[in-house]
Amino acid sequence: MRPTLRDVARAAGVSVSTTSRVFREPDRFRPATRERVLAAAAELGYRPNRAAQALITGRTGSVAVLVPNLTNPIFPELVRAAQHRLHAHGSFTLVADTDEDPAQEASLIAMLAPDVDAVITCSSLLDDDQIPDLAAQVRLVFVGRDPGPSHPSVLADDPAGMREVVALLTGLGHRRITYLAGRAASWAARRRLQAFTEAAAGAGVPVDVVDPNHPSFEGGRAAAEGLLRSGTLPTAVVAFNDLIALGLTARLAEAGVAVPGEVSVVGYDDVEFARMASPGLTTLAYPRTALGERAADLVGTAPADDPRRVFPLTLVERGSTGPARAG
Amino acid sequence: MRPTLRDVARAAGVSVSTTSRVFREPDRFRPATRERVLAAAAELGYRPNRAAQALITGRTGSVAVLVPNLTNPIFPELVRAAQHRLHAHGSFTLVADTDEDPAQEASLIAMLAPDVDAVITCSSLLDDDQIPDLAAQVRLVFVGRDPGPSHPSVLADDPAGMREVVALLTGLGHRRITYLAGRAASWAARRRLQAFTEAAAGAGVPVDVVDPNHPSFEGGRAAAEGLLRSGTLPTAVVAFNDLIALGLTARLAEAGVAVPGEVSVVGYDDVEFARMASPGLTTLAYPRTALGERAADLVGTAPADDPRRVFPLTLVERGSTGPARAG
DNA sequence: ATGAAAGCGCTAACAG
DNA sequence: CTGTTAGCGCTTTCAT
Repeated sequence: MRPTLRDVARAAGVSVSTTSRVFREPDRFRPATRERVLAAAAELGYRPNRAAQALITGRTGSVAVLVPNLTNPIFPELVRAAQHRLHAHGSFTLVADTDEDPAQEASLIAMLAPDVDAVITCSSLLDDDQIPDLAAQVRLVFVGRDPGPSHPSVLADDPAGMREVVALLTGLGHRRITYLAGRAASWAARRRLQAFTEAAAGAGVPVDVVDPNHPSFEGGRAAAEGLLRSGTLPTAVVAFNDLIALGLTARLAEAGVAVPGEVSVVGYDDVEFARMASPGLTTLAYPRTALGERAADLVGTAPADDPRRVFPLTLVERGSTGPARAG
Repeated sequence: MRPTLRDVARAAGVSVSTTSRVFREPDRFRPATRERVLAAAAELGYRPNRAAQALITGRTGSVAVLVPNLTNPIFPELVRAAQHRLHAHGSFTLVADTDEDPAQEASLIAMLAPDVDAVITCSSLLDDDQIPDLAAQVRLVFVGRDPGPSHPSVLADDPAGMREVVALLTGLGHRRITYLAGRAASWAARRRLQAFTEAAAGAGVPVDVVDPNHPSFEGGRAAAEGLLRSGTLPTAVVAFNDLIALGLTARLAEAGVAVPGEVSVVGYDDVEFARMASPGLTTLAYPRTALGERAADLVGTAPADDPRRVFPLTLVERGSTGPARAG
């Protein structure tokens, strides 16, 4: 039988309440008592029963992390970082996949609310107006979305990152850029598009926005298909994410279009594959580790301090970008 | 305030115990009572308090899934499948990463044991002799490892899969095959190697085993490097996993060695990248969904029935395999 | 500085 | 079929 607080108390010759408090406020006790209790606990291999603690304190010691799609290689890494940090804070991590469905996201949050201390939701697809209701049920921390100053959130610095991308491309002589967007329903995709558009406008570079049906490798291939068929190949393409960029590159290669010779390609995320592909993909590295860790830290934070943080993206230059071909 | 069983009981005009039992053994009640209770619960939006349930029943309604490395694309998919199934069974899923460290795996299991109903451990690196002790603390389900008939486990059918690979290759005229192994410390890697060796022996094909330092893209590159330097390029290579195979192919391509023209390459897993690479990688698709789901099912199963299951691998033929070059 | 006692929300004998 | 009662292991007033 697993030892309980009572067993420890008995072994240490003190009451249960003393034993309980020794763990919570050790300084309040005379060293002799404290040592005796701690020794007894160690001796017996005592571990508090979380269910009993949760029942009385209302805190469960678990935090849920919601991702739209665990299969997107960015998220496992983010989850991993959050989890390490949460573990350091003494919390367990529940991971759940929302299947990129706002309804499922909302219902998961509502369902988990009573049983977790907080929910970290990544690239949330929630409608703005569902947020207050859900946030009332459980502490919500947003990753990759800014739902306003009253909710804790961590973001990547898309505006700065996109300015770097545009600067790189204009420096290489590109005078017009095609942007392959993500889904319009996604806050993150809209933000990224806007950041890019503004950066380009700031540099005086005209932009063509193309909508791949799906932000995936296949979507990128399809987009390449469209570009190829249109007859007028851009000299530079910036994609919403690496998967799209990689799909585009693959299809271009099949069609005999040289990258970066004829078309330069830039991605976003820096997934492992971006390094492995040839040519390597130039991309904005998404600070997943920092975001995951910081999100975990925000869980325990007082809502008072400004709960929003922005992390820089890192431009990683590889072989997929080069001088613009003669127009 | 969240409604409790008492609130529901009061609203329905029955006792708490009746209320509690209506949820557990509905048939035992006269329809009138049952309906009244259920209606009251629905009306109030009652949800049982898991901590209280856990405190008394000893069952927490959570299951942990341990993976050696969430970053390996096979595992998120497996976790996802397990999680869906677990959710259908009414359980929450805790995911943890062992960092491919047996010590961490063991300590995680011990740490989680009191707070979960079961631990599903994938590609376990545990020593055989640590298993009994841990299995005594919590129900353990193994994925990708067979720790003997007394523990529930799910496996892929490596022997059959490897026979298919060998048959494909010999059919293409290959008369000698190089195998790039995984880590010797891993049960899964040893099993896969043995399955391959036996399949080759069965076909009368000699095998050269090469040990990449790491079962990764880089490891595959390094292996290619070695092969290149040795001066005698094999006509066919089978790798422990897709990442190795892809790294090998990439390095070979850089060196101007045609795949499959000069060397045929076969992987294992069928990660998304295997499809995206060019040429596409011929590989054995790992039945992650089936394994994840079945592992989840095994959690609630009586230990009596034979608790081991084997699932077929599917040979996916893509562009990386072709006729052997003239010897 | 320490102990006694109440009770968190629920389940499970035990009665009836 | 349904109600009464006694806790599960822990934290937290309230005393002392």
